[in-house]
Amino acid sequence: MLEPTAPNTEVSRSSATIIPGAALAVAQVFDRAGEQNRLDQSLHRMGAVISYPRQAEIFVVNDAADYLYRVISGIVQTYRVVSGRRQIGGFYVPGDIFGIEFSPKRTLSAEAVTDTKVQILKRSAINALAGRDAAIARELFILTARQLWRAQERMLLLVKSAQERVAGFLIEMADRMATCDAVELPMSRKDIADYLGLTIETVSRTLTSMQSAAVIEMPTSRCIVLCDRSALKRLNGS
Amino acid sequence: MLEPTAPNTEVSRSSATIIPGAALAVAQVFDRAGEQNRLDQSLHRMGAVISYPRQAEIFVVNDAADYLYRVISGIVQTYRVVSGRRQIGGFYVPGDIFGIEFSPKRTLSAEAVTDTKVQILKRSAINALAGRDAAIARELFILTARQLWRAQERMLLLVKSAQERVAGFLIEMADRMATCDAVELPMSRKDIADYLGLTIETVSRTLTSMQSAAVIEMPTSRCIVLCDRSALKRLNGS
DNA sequence: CGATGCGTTGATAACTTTCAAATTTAGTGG
DNA sequence: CCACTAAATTTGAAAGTTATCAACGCATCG
Repeated sequence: MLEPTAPNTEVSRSSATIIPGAALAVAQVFDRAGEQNRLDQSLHRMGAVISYPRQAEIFVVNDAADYLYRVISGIVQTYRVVSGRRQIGGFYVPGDIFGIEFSPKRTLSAEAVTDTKVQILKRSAINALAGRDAAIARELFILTARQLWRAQERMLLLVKSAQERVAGFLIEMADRMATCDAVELPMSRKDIADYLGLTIETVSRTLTSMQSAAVIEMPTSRCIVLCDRSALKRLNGS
Repeated sequence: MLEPTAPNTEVSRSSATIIPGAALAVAQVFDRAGEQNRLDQSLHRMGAVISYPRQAEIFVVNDAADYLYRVISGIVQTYRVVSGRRQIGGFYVPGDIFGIEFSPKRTLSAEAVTDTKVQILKRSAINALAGRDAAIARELFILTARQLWRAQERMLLLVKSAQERVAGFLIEMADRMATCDAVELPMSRKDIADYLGLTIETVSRTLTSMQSAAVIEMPTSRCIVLCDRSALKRLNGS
């Protein structure tokens, strides 16, 4: 696994390139709206930035969970392989923080889906910071609560039919990454299938049938246009 | 929905009956082991205790999420109904805390599976406490991280076969509630099915076939004896 | 004793996976 | 830039798994 002292490390001073999406989203829904985000402020000046090429391993199961990571650019996925099957823990887009663990060791692996830059944040430093500053500790809690909420949403997704899962996936991705109605999927069909607990064939067939039903269009296999969001939400079953 | 001022409310002074299972478990795996749990200490003197009869509603979706709850006795489940299907968010046993939300409104409902006593904890009070005391805020974070971890484990469960899910469920319940190898299930087949994203028939058939394979025994439908844990773990696929 | 709720069992239908092959896309070296 | 090769995606047919519909057994409770 790459260490923070790897040659491609560079100290983060150019905070202009850091997209504070996650923190902003939290601020939107939580308690005091005007309150600026102390955690986010602190993180900006905290960690080094590491670049990973496509498919590079960021950490693997059982590594020491000594760092949090914040995505600066690119896409990261966490995953776990159990008895041959790979389950994706989640996808992380710029602004998202990943690597939060309950235990001192990694329970998931993480890899770069595309070329990616991440900022690394020493867990001990964050803990120390949180110990001194209650506001930061509280924000750390909110951040985790948000990921918990997302995990719960996904549990609901995983018990549905293939069509509902794919529809839900497209809606989620559109919400998180889309500029308009077109979603540029950075991940392969295999990644999607593993995320949804389906096979690549089922994902492919479902997308094809949605295209036939004029709910989506696929100019290329990685680009999906959401023609009829209300139909998608109906398919999603909520 | 029942309010904390309901007639069956009683102030919690008899802290001897409160089982700090969740907090202890956290302490076991987290950083400094000797450190006593400030959150837990504070909670003991914080909230009133409410009793709910079997199947009573504790809160429902869209209620204001103004309280955290700590189970004192009995079993609670959170759930959500979406397009006819009910998905169980989780089961909570004595010592567990539930009702953590990212948003100010409930995204899940909660009901008592058995006759239950819960301690209620005002969210604003906890927030205030966390704002003053970084140690408490940090423990709140750890608590949430733990639930996140559990949610992730369950996502892995939900993509498996029926047999693997049921095996995983039995192992989880045995770990959380069993005195020895016998698990007294407090919930119905329907609850189990909704938790695992299966039907009651599939759950029933799977349990029957496990009994035929001498992996478990069922003296009654609610009591399950784990005869062969290693076989269960094999069926669980990990 | 009959009603009711819960759990089990059986038969069939629907859905998803698996295996196989065709087709498209992307990557590489000339 | 093109051609070639490898990888990714789509499509088809058959097999396997789970859901659905229906009936039955069993215990509890008035």
